[in-house]
Amino acid sequence: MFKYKFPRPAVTADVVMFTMRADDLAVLLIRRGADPFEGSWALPGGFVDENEPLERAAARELEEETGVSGVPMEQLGAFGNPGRDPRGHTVTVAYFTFVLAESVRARAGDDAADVAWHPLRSLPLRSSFSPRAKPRTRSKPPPITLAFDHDVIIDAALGRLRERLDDPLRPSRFQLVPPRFTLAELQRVYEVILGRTLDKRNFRARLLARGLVEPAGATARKTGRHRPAQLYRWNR
Amino acid sequence: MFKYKFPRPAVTADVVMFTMRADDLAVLLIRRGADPFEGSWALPGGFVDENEPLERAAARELEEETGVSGVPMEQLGAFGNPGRDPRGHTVTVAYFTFVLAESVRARAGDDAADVAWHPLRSLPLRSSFSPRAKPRTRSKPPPITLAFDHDVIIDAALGRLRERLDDPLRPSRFQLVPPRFTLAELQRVYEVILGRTLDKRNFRARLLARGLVEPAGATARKTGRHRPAQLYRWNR
DNA sequence: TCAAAAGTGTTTGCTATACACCCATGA
DNA sequence: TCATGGGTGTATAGCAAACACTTTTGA
Repeated sequence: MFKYKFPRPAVTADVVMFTMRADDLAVLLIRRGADPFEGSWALPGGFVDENEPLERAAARELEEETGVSGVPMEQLGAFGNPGRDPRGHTVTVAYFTFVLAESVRARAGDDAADVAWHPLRSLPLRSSFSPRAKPRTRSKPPPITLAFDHDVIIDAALGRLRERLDDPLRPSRFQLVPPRFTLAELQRVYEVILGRTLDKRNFRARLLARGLVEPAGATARKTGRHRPAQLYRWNR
Repeated sequence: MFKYKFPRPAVTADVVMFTMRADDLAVLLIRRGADPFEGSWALPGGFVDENEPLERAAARELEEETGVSGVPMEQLGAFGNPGRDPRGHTVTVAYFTFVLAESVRARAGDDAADVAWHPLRSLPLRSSFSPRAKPRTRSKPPPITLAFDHDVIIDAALGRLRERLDDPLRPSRFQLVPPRFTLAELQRVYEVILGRTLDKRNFRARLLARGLVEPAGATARKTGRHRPAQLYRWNR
């Protein structure tokens, strides 16, 4: 038991981890196996330990629940509306990141009954998220319910992620693509995140004119019955 | 006494309130009259009450210590490094705002032994803050000490404030100038915050071309032995 | 008449955008 | 040979930046 003179809100850290999956922007959620919102999907996260830096708490919870570590995170902000946690006043500090889906070894554990990527289009969010001008017809997944105010947090994280990519002036801190990538791959990531199509020639011209990317050797990849694409890497 | 199964960090809310004062960017600080950092200067702020929304806590503390209320605030983020408060692990959620100095009726009270505006150039900050290309020669105030990690928070707030004004595309949420203002006044505010000079003709042309401001009647003000300036108001 | 700040246009270069066809490859 | 995605250049418009002199007023 820990005693204090004044009541204290609990403090948690949550992580919104985005990835690109099957041409959709997806976020990693865990299905809650415990008391509040049992059965609902929630962001990975949990209580901040005593004398634990906030970002470390977020990274720890992320690692415990998803196996992901070492990814750069950005703080999104604090969310502390009373009522967001039925157990009592809880302030959460949210972080967000973008990772390659392959780098995640999701594993259920602790309070998590299940871990899975969820396309944003399948989530009940306020933001009208329409990832492609030409959405590939696909059977829509059934709507799911999100725990706490995690819908609001995911919405805010999406907004910030878009801000970060709004000008492709400099490379993102996040790993949007593997170390070697085709420009078409990179463009697809931008398009899905920003929710609009980009002009292929303008996109390539900008990246090359500013020297952001450089051809990665004479290497090319063969992926279908069409011309193989040049591979690029980030410049410095 | 309040008891919890697990230790909890304390949660506070702090406010970085900027203003324009004597052609300098200034921030409002209170001199601490109580235990940790007694005698040092600190941001107005304090503990978040149970079931109190974070922004309301920030507004309440601001009102209690400065008499300012009803100003729009923006959340800067959460700061929770262990060691930032010698009393124990404390997470603070920082907000920032910009107000007209006249609107503040500063009054010492509670834990505050004194309340005063401090020019940023007199504070020990990391950011090389040089508000004017032509700094008016002025006797430098003696250096002061800041409590907690408030130097870091003020630095971050300055960065965000600058981001908000970086493109004068739309009017700020904050009250940078009185309801009626001259374009020179407005330009001076931008210059001081951004820390660089702006071209008078370009500045005016942009504001007018986009219809952000409009002349406030035929009114003019006479302030010296020179031509009086046209007054403007924000458009909508 | 002078000091002080107000006010006013044009040019130039960059950046964003729009736009359509040929190329290389494997099936 | 054909379907598929890879790859390329140019023209235009809008915006940002640089730049200097005249006007109005009160002392």
